[in-house]
Amino acid sequence: MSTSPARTILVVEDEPVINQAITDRLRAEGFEVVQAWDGPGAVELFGASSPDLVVLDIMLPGYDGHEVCRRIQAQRPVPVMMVTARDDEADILVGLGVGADDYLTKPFRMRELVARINALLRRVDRAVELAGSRAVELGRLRIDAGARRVWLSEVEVHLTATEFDLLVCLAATPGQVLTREKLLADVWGWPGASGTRTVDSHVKALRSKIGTERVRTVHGVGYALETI
Amino acid sequence: MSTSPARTILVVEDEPVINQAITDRLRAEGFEVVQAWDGPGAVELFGASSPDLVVLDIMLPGYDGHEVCRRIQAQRPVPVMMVTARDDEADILVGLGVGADDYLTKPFRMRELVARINALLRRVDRAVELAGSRAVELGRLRIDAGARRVWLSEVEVHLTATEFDLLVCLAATPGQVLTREKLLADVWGWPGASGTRTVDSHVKALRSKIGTERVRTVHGVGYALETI
DNA sequence: TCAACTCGTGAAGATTCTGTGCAGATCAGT
DNA sequence: ACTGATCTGCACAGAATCTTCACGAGTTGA
Repeated sequence: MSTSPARTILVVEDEPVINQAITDRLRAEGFEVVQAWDGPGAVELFGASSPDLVVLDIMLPGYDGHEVCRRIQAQRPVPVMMVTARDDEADILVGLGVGADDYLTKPFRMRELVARINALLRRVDRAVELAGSRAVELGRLRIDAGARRVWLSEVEVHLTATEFDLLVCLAATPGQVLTREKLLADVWGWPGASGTRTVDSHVKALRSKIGTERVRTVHGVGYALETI
Repeated sequence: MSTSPARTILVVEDEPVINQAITDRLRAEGFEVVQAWDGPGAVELFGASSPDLVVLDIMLPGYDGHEVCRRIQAQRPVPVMMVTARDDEADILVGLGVGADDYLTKPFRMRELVARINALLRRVDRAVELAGSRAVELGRLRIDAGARRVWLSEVEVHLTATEFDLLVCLAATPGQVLTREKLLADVWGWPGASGTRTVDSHVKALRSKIGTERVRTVHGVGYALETI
């Protein structure tokens, strides 16, 4: 992220002091920032500047934030961070319905705004990445069955063939316990087999790669995948 | 994409609010959308409207999403985007399993749905292009299936007939792992063949021409083309 | 608490798989 | 038929992976 080109953020806020404060902080964080002070200006600037994210105040002259949100989302999907004067439930619900992805209630800390913006951008990055493949997500774990690849919090993890098959078998019913016999049948194709430590060994190997806590041992029964 | 005729999408979802929300958004994205609210209606509309893609909720009145999927796939192969209520359940099996489907877990972001739909359609486009005569780009690799020519970063690479067929077979599903058996069946037309090093030899030759790193070995499974 | 049972672990040997060089077979064009 | 290009698949080495075993740690139920 340090070497990638700067993200552009459109800040839409009619209050000059707040607008400038947000802008300054985001620039300090390394973002490109363009500013708009009303609805029509926001929609126009959105088309002109192609921002990666929009910070949008609900209360605006011209038409309100929801309308702006609708219009820019109609142009192109973009993550929107709504800013509301009070935590009015209705406003928030409408905003989320119109396509806002997150919202913040005034007064807010700049640090929180920055943190949420970064989180939102990360989320979208992952969504775009995900769109390219047929991956399944379970907590921080992402499994692409076709490519036989696995990621843990964005970092790819190398699994052997057996480890991968074992994971997929467990992931097919997250949280559900599978007996060793069931696993030996489904993963190894040894129906009726038992009395071997083979499953345990591979569970150990799998745990060492995706985190011990993600495979729960159910004493006397078997193993289950945790969605964390 | 701007000049091509609009793609038609069939949205199958019994919840009116969600159905309409998806429909509205997809129409805003420029798709033609037809709506169905239950299994029988979906199957009938599928035949009548010839959609390019189906968005399908698992939970449906009549018969469930899997059944609908089976019936429409029986009529004509079509990309299906499944929507599941929660990511537990054996529903994930469908996502992990073989089918040509992608899936999404509720609640989902409209943007993500749109991104994945576009990705699915691109995948299909690519397969069609590969079968036809237009050139496809995969990372720095450009493949013109009609002319049977390949370029790597603008420089043409000479491939033998077998190498080319092998590349096209791998390129039809970039990133996806294909077994040697599958390759022997599809490229060599020897269904059921195995126990030979023929595939390996041609992979070696292909690698020497397009770069070793572009063909990923999946130990114990097969090979996959990387899009780099 | 204690015995009985179950599970985790590390290591080692066995097994399987892949990369590679090479040679004979096959093919296409002359 | 000749020649050069291509294809096939074997043999081998090295790498990767799998399985099993022994034993200590952990868990359960009486």
